[in-house]
Amino acid sequence: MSEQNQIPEIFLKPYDPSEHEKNIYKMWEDSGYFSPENLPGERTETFSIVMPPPNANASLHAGHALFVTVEDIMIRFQRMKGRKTVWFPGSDHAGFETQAVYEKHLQKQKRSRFDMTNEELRSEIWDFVQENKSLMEDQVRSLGASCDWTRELFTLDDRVIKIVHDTFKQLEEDELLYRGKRTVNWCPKHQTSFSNLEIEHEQRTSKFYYFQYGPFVIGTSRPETKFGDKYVVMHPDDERYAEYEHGQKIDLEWIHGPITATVIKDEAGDPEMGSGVMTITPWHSHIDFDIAKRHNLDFEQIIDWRGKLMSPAGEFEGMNITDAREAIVKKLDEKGLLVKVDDTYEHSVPCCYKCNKEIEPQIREQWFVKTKPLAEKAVAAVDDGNITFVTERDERVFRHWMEHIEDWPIARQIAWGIPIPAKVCTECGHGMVDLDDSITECTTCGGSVAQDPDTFDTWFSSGQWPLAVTDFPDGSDFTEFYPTSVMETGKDIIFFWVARMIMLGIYRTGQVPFEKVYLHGMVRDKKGVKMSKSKGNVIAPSEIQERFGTDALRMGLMVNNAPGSDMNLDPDKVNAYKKFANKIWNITRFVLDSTVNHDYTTAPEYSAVDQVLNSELEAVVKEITDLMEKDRFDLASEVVYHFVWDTFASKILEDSKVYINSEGGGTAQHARQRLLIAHLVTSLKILHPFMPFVTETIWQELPEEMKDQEILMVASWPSK
RNA sequence: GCGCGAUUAGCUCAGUUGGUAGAGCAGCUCCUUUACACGGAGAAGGCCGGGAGUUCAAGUCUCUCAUCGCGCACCA
Repeated sequence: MSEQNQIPEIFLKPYDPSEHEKNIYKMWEDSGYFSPENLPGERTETFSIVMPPPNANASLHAGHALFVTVEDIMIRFQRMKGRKTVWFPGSDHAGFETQAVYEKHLQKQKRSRFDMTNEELRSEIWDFVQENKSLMEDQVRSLGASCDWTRELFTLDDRVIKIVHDTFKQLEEDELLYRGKRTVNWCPKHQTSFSNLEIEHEQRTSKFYYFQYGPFVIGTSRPETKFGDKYVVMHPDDERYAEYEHGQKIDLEWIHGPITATVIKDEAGDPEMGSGVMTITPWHSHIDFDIAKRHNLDFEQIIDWRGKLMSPAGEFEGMNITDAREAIVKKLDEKGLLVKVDDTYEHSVPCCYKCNKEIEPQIREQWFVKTKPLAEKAVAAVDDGNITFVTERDERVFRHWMEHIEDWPIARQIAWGIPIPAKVCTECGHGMVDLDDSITECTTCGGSVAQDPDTFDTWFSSGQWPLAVTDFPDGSDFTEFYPTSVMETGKDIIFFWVARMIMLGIYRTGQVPFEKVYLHGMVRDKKGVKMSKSKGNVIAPSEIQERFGTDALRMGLMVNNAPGSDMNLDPDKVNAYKKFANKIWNITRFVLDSTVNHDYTTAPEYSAVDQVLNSELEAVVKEITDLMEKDRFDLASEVVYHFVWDTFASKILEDSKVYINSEGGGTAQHARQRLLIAHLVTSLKILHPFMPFVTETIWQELPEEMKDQEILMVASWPSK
């Protein structure tokens, strides 16, 4: 036996992922095949995915590992199928998220962002993000992502800002943008407003107070807002209060002495609730705001932006909300106005999703996007089949939200984001979009103007991400790859991101941004508990990769993980696929060992048994291909696993030993060798999207005669 | 309040159009036979949450009840 006919030495010891993964990735990246223009062969049909850009502020978590796995499987499959594939990577400045992370850093240094100018803060965060960005990119690489790094984009790159600014301007021209004094969800800690999506509702039991308010008894859970309450509201049909007229003035004794209250009859008053009578605080309540608008009532701010009581509170001015509450109740009690206290009142309280502190509704002049016209077109796109959802459930969820959508406040009072290109009149408050910094006086009143200090909601710019990465409107990628093929992301951001991309994509281009939506579920720990730092059950992908290898992690995340359903990441399961990687390794060793002298030039003469095995192989390939086409990677990966282990290794390989070991060779042995080679090559190919590293490592060691391409990543998907 | 999902082996979960119940882990009995002990052979384990219905046939479809979970909205 000559030297070059022996099997490669690396197969003499078990597969060690850490020895090969980095080199293999480098080979792929150096090959240029991540870029569509470099792919071998004639490719006409395109397949493109826009990567959900990971936050550039932290390490990857298990959710990232899942999306990289799913998208990489899609891309590798389509690449092998002969499509012109491109996967656009990116990184996200993640506005408020990143700023919140950075504020914690500042806190540790006993500093505060409120002592800094926006420019200083922005510059520090920029440096912080640049560091973490490359860390994040390396982790994406380590997961095997075959994305095109030459096309990488950061969400604060000029190209993105240009598109976002143009959209902003166009919305103004189309009268889909307005600046209005409206109730916003204000976080007193973070000093910014949020959209409804960014707040959480927490169930709490608190005290519900009943106070004598002239002839009425009013109920409230928030006595501290009641100083300015001079309107008393009831349902027009409430018989108990039929004697009172709408607009009637009533003199009564209140917190700071006698006041005159006005009766308002409004259908928002719920006769079933409390006494059926309430007073309203239009500045600090969505509902009250609406009532006040309907009846043209006065607005008065009671609580300041920091959550402290203001001058209407009299002697309570400057107190924070919780302290003031008890004090006010005490005073009303002393005045004999406290009727009773119900301390079993259950209600949900809006909280900041980040700090969990209570959200204080405030009126603030803000930019809003009118979303209804945009939403209608988005729903129409789904109706027309221009966008399909992989699961029906997601489509229903999407439709439901779209049909109940509200206008979108797009300004945030934070530094880390794209500044809003607008001027605001210092006298009348009028806002004007100003892309080229040319407006010097108010277009309404002629007053002086100032730069709007706010930045865009991250999701406003993220919503235009597919446009940015494809370089809308004139880029060649836009022409070639827009609409992209699939949007794959977490189901938790279907409203935040997916819905906004659809709306804004259609708005700017007239076309949907992607044809299909695949939403994955959440990754939880092995017991099914949501991972969180405070619970200490976070599983870092990098740790799993080190222990079991990236391929094993990918399989562990993929097998039996149905689209859209949550999954539990169990290290034991991942370990099973580590063993599987080694199994393939040893299958290869056996096949190479059994075919060292194989004559590739002679056509095999297959026996009847061989032919059955070959057709079974074809059938499995077909089954897997069909599942892949239907995005059922969870099932496809399981089928591959069982085919390779239970059929190929346990049966075919074992049965082959008698042929392989027989003396003298002959046509039966030759045919059997060819059959093993075909099975090996096909197995590596159909496994490649799921386990790219081990399959490519093996591929690089195979004799040239077995391969149709030097690199497995661009080899052709098996077919008849 | 509106909507959605789950309930299958001891544990964590699959089961694509209805056609003899599957995986990983744990556990049991053998096997250190030259591809692999990161292995092999074999066995065990499930009235597929309860009830009703459609069907020749239901884990799979319909209804209902129970328990758990999630989303959205509202809350004086």
